[in-house]
Amino acid sequence: MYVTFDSDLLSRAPAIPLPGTAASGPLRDHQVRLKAGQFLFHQGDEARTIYRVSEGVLRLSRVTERGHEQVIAFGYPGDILGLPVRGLRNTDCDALTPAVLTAIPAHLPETSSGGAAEATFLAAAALWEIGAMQEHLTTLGRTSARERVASFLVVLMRRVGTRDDTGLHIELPMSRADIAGFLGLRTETVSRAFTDFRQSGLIALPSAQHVTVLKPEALADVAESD
Amino acid sequence: MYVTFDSDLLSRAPAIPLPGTAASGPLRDHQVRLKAGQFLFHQGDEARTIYRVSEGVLRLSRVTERGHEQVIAFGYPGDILGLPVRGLRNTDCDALTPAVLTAIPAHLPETSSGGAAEATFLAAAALWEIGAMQEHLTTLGRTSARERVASFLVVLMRRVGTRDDTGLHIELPMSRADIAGFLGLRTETVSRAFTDFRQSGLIALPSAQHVTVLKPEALADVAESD
DNA sequence: CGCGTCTTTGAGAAACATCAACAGCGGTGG
DNA sequence: CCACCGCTGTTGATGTTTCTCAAAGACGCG
Repeated sequence: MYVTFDSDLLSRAPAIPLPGTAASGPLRDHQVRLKAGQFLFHQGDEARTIYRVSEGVLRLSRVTERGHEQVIAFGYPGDILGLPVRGLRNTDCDALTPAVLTAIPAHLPETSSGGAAEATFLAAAALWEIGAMQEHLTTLGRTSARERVASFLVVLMRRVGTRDDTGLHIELPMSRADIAGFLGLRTETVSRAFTDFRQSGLIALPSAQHVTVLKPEALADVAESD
Repeated sequence: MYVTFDSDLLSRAPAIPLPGTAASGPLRDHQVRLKAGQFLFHQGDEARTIYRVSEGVLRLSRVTERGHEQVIAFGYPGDILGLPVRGLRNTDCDALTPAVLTAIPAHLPETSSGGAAEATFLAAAALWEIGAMQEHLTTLGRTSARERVASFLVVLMRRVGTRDDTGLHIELPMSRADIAGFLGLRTETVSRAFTDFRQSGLIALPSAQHVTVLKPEALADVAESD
């Protein structure tokens, strides 16, 4: 008796409890505030803490030798960011909107002693991240641009979509170039996919950063079609 | 000692020590042997242990609704397989060659108490895996088929390539379809990339499963060109 | 040796990238 | 408050790449 992964992985916000210091007082002291465009860390920085997003949206990216930017992930509230690989940040991270984050100590103890709660938390967060990345890999494995864009929208719709009397809304704080970099496409192709969905009646685009999903099921069909 | 690792991620075999039960006796009891084609686990299985590959090559894959197979990773000796997501296997895993694996207990304790060594090990393995997956994401973000195939060959070359007096050899126990599924391409496209490299003098193909790298630097250049 | 499977090759169609120009929007300064 | 300017996003036309469909060759296995 288990649920299909797709659905569960998409709503991961409150899944991982913070390390067992719940009684140690408010975490205000460890909060970080970022303005849009500010960097939280850079690739190669030494990593002693990780972050949980409280508010805002962040972008994790890597830059190849020739300057091509690959977007690894977007960080939404509830997400854990900055998991260290060999003790170092593995990506750049900057804020797409004003953001508030909670810093969590997360250095792996050299000895196996001590920090059991931390290690457990780290492991849980990392395993969660792996699941999300595998989902993303599956998305990138799909060859069609429309499928990738539709999949992207469906994920956002389920995670951060808001429904009111006018429809199901998604805000897109990232640029088309960011979306393209995330999906392995070009900005023009992403734009054309949006236009295609709009002309097909699947979505409306009140503005470039605001998507109204008119036919969620149809959009999901596009995303999951072979 | 010939290899120069661009990234430490490529030589991850001996990086993560087993949990702190080194004195608890030989691990023979926990070894698993698989024949080629046998499954180690399936997506959705409950996961109480993880595995470290001792010998052989395994394939981790997921199957979409419509039967399209996405290969998530290949498991080579030293790799950790089967990290649980929400306590369940997130992929299928089957052996491409006869394989020997060591089972490692790795259930995250519900309470934060106990299993500090296990949690630390799990966290280290998971973080390592994240780094590897981010590398792969960067590869998939590249648009060109030849770049992806070249990148794939370079990674294998550095991890499992063997040099003798006749050249630098790579065995490919996986099919072209597996490689295609891993890189988000079609088998024909993968085959054409191999042919292209062969005609360009970068590699030789004594058989479909045996690659001899003639110009490693040139191949790496193809892999990392924008 | 025959057979099925995997790989390679070919020709054609479709998709995406590229190059280029325009529109829309927000911000700035007059 | 409005005009201007720059940036992002959109649209169009063209070229390249890859996918698709098809068939022949190579290889391993019984």
